[in-house]
Amino acid sequence: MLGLRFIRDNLELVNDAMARRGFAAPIGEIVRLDDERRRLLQEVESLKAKRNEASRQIAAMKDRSAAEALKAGMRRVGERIKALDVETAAVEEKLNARLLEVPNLPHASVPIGKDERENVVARTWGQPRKLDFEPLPHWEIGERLGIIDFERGVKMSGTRFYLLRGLGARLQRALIAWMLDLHVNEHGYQEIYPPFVVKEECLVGAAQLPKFRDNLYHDVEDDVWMVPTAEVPLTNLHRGEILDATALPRCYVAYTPCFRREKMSAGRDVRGIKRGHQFDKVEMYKFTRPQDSYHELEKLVDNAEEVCRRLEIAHRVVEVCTGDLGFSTTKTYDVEMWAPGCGEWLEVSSCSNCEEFQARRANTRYRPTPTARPEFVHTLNGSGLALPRTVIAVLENYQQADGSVLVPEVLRPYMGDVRVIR
RNA sequence: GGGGAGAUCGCAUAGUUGGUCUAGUGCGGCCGCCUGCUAAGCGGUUACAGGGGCCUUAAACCUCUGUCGAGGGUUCGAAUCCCUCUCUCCCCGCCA
Repeated sequence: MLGLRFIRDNLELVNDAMARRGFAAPIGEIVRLDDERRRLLQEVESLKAKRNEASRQIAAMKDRSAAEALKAGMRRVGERIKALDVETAAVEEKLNARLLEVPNLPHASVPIGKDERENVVARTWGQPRKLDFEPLPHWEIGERLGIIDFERGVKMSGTRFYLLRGLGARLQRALIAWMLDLHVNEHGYQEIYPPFVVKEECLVGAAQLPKFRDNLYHDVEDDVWMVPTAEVPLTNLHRGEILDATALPRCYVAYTPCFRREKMSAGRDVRGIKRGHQFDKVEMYKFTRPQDSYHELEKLVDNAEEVCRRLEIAHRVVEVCTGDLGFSTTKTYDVEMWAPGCGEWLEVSSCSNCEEFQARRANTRYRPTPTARPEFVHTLNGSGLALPRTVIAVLENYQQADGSVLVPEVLRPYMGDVRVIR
């Protein structure tokens, strides 16, 4: 969420930013509602000051009849105040609803473009693997090896569900444990095991609500929501807190399953495990001082790339253009691994700076100096990495002519030294 | 699920016959003084948000309003009285 005063004072800049996103934000309505709100506040607050003064006088009065007269007058003032309070609340509610619909401002360095076709490749690591046989897509590898079972997943849970079996399940678990260890031991993150179910205010804090309601699983009985990403609980880890500046940046990493009920278009990513209603992810998250956030973003991307490098899988980093930028983010890098079987670059991580957009919603601040007023922190998030797609990349890059799959070196200690899945 | 207790300015607490509570005190924090250094001591200060004023802007400053878990009610006036909700703790039940 953008600050109301910021919008008021930087109208042109905000309108320009929305244009770069190609987003029709209700800025005009926000300004109009804010004018209305301030007009009401001025009136009601001066009436309240008057009432408080009168109450002080009544308390001090000896003359009862004069007091009664004053009270009678204040009764009318009280009614007017009540009416204005109701009106103000209605305007503020509307204003707040509009504010929640406004996306973040793209950073000046973000390439301008309409959609993902105009994203810019920043760098590529490694050569896309050339196999001396016809590479299979992972769904064929998985089914032949009996490690991915689509049919039974659908039987139990419906379309877009699958199950992993044997060394397939083990491979995913190994990746999770290895990635967590890497980020904790070498990149300075603290591991968090968060709840997988959260209250509505957490979704609002992470800016999943109100905009992405349709994509979320919601339990109506208890009015709780299943997390679509660990970013949600992590954003709310310090909800309402004022952090100590010396403790920043705070870097967290969490493994969670992710639940998304998006109605997926038929024919798009329907094959394999690339896109499902449930998937696992290791997520990195940072709370930083404003002046550090862009530097921390670069480190975040590098941490994600390090996973790819150690798996020795070719990948590239893409700068997401203004038109493709996520709702909450000012700047995003996607990390994509090459998957020779399906012949595409797979998005395995998306690393973003949200600046104070989420911090404002979740009310997470820090004190720059011991005496300074609290300011919003900047928050960043990045996958480190998304599991099913990393599994895809491993299966397709490490497949062999005989249909077996080599286990990447770094994962073997996590796989009981199994070298080959066959 | 049943029963009981509680929620106050970073922490700990005072405040419940409604009116100098513009919420007191202690600890902690900050500023200053003192002192070879440190500690102690002394004095001051110390919540958050919003509106208005001042100003080229911001900070600072002045002023007003709101916030004593949340929402609502009674009243000229609510931390204080009434209702609803949330959360925490304890006991019982159930449970991996």
